[in-house]
Amino acid sequence: MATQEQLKVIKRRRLHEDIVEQIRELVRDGSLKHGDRLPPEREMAERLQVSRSSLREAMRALELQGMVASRPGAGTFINTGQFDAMASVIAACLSDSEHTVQGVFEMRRILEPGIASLAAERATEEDISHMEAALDEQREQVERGESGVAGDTAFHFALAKATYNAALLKVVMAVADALHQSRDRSLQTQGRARRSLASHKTMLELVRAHDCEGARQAMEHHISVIETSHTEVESAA
Amino acid sequence: MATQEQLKVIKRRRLHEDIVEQIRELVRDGSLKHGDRLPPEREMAERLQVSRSSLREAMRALELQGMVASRPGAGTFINTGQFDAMASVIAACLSDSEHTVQGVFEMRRILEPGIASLAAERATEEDISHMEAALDEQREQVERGESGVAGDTAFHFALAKATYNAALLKVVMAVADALHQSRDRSLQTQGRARRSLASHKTMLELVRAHDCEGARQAMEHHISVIETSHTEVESAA
DNA sequence: CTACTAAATTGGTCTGACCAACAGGCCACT
DNA sequence: AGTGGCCTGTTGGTCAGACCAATTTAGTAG
Repeated sequence: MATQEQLKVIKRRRLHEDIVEQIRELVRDGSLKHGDRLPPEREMAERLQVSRSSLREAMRALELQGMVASRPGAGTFINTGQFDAMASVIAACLSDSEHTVQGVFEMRRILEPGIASLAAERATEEDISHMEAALDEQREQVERGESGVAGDTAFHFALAKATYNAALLKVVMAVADALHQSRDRSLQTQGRARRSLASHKTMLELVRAHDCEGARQAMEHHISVIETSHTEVESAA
Repeated sequence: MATQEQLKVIKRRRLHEDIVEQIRELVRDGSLKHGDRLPPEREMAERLQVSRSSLREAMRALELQGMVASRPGAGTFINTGQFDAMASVIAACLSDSEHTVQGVFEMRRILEPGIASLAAERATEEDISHMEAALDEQREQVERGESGVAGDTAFHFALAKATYNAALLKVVMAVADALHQSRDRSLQTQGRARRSLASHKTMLELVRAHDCEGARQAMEHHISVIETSHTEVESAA
């Protein structure tokens, strides 16, 4: 029957889903802004004519999406722009089941050159100084004989921020998170750390010069170097 | 004071977070596989020595991450590989607050060429036939005078699947989801739909020939065309 | 063996309660 | 004026028990 394909699956509507949708809508249209405090759970439950259990399940969902944060004794607050929570949700999705580290790394290899290009196009003086700070941090760590992972992450974070693309930034943070969780060991060798530092320095200069294509190519080279040493470590283990 | 920076915030541990972590761990180490049924909520709550409310909050969190699905009367089932749910979570994160459609589109522009390249490298005969089917679907839709969005999406989905990178696939689906939610109108014109169809046909041939670089460039061109017509529509509205 | 029915199972929701953490006011002391 | 301790109401976190609705399963009539 041809009509059969037209039939839509009946969407089981559960209360907390409706509640989540309502709150999301209020945030979207600006009725609720960052930092605003929601009414207490009991009052809100009564106003929505649902039990506190259902309301709380909705709150957990919103909290998981980083849209809301609860503090005992204080209340529940709207929390847009809190990247950490959302990034870790995405990271959790990414690191599920069959996803190998290579898969996430592959995504990074695809994303980063484009990010470098956009950053070179849009970076302000402030962005560049952030990148410089990250570079300094990484340099200090490497000179102390540490791996410099923190500085490395900070640099890529600063770069992603300079694209002024929030969606991109979140995905990058999620990727970094997923790689971090998998105890990435590709930054552990001294030689690797120094090469990373040099690449970043080069890239910073290209961004400063707003050389999009140069930054893209530098990043492509940078990532391919990392990936090589990564597989080396993997196969050596 | 120098010591002030060393202080770490105390992480408030809540019950449902622990529960989520436990289940995730069981899935990770293979104790729970796709399709497995979890014990009933009441029994599970008793076994974990928590209330059903707390357990249910944990279940909502897992469900939101697409790791689990509940059916009244039947039970709760482990649900790995269910991309829809996870993709919509990521999409929800991406479509929050300040994310413009352009931002998500930009990410797509960065991702798709790399995906096309990987797909050209790894696509099997089966993948190619999937892409052909999607292409046929899109052709029929366009010939009927429709927009062909469904076929378009199916083609990009088949392409992403051919990369055999689950993380990548999820992000692509999330991006598609986010664009779909924002009622993307860039595929609505007849001329645009036909150009898209032609691009896809070319790309399919390049994938069939396993021409990575060719596929990448074709996709870059394809996306730039879409983006142009997209902004045209935007500014015309 | 089939088709229908009734009971058991299970997720979804509700109610009411208690605990612990926090904010804000008050007060003694410095 | 400022600091620190204390009290108290507010609020999120958790719990226990109950009922409803959807679904499965077993049983039963045909």
